[in-house]
Amino acid sequence: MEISISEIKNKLVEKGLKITPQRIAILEAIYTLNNHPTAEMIMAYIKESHPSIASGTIYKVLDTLVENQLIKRVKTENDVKRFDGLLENHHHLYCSESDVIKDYKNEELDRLLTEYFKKNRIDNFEIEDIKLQINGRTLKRGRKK
Amino acid sequence: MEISISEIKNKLVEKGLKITPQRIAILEAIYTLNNHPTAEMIMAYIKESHPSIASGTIYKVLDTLVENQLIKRVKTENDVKRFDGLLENHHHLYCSESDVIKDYKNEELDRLLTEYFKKNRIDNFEIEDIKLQINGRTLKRGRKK
DNA sequence: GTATGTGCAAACTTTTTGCACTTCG
DNA sequence: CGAAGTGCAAAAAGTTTGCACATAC
Repeated sequence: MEISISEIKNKLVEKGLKITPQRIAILEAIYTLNNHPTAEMIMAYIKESHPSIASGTIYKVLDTLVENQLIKRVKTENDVKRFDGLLENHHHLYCSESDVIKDYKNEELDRLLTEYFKKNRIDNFEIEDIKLQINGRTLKRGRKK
Repeated sequence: MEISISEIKNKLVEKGLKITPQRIAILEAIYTLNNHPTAEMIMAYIKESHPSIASGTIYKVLDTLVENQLIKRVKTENDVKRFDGLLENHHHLYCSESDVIKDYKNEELDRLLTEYFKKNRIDNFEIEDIKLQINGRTLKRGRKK
């Protein structure tokens, strides 16, 4: 997920957030570590370029970014927070063995789901978005697409 | 989710687990509190009938039950564990406002998904199961189906 | 009787909080 | 300059662990 510092700054400005080195570093970390990182992974990554950042700050910034919809929280069955910098609608492949989460995007699938739920409204529920949790195992060999 | 003590005992026996009052109470709590309870909710519920149960025991029993596939862990974006006593394939409605998780079952939808993934294999990934996270808001009024 | 499960309390991990200080605009 | 953000360290929340005792079979 390639992104430049100035694009990151733009994103912050668009949301009316102040630009700080910590926020830039955290967003950059999430885009670089595109493996749906935990707060801890973000911290470890940033500490190299930015050794004085406090873990409290990381959590506060992450909260701010989620509130302002610059990133999203990922649902997991582990009790640690993980974050996603990809905002477009997409689904997740969960590997039960390795805790790896990968993205899966497909328009046909999304069309299928949209049509289905157009026909089959759910009583007393207003859908905001629908994501697939595709649970399984990543295979060791074979060529990556 | 109606279930009798003897059915609960059967489930434990089938998995080769010893029958203990704590395990029975915890399974019963999960079936009764069918709102995908946290360990804490289970504890609170059980404490009434069973005031001496230890929280460590609750966690240990929950682990055992998950390992033996008598219950499942639910994916959430909160950092607390939640559990599900419904084992058949089903989907979840997540209400972002209230933290309520409801079940959603539909065969047509499952058929649609199965067909889609039969046609569209994912490289280097072996699917075990697919669940929808249907995110949105429960509406206040209207009749419950 | 023996393997297994439970209670308890201490420890651990992850996240949150409050407040003085700093920085952005 | 003032509002907003950060660092720090302490505390909270949630979960795990080890071990002595109790229980199921």
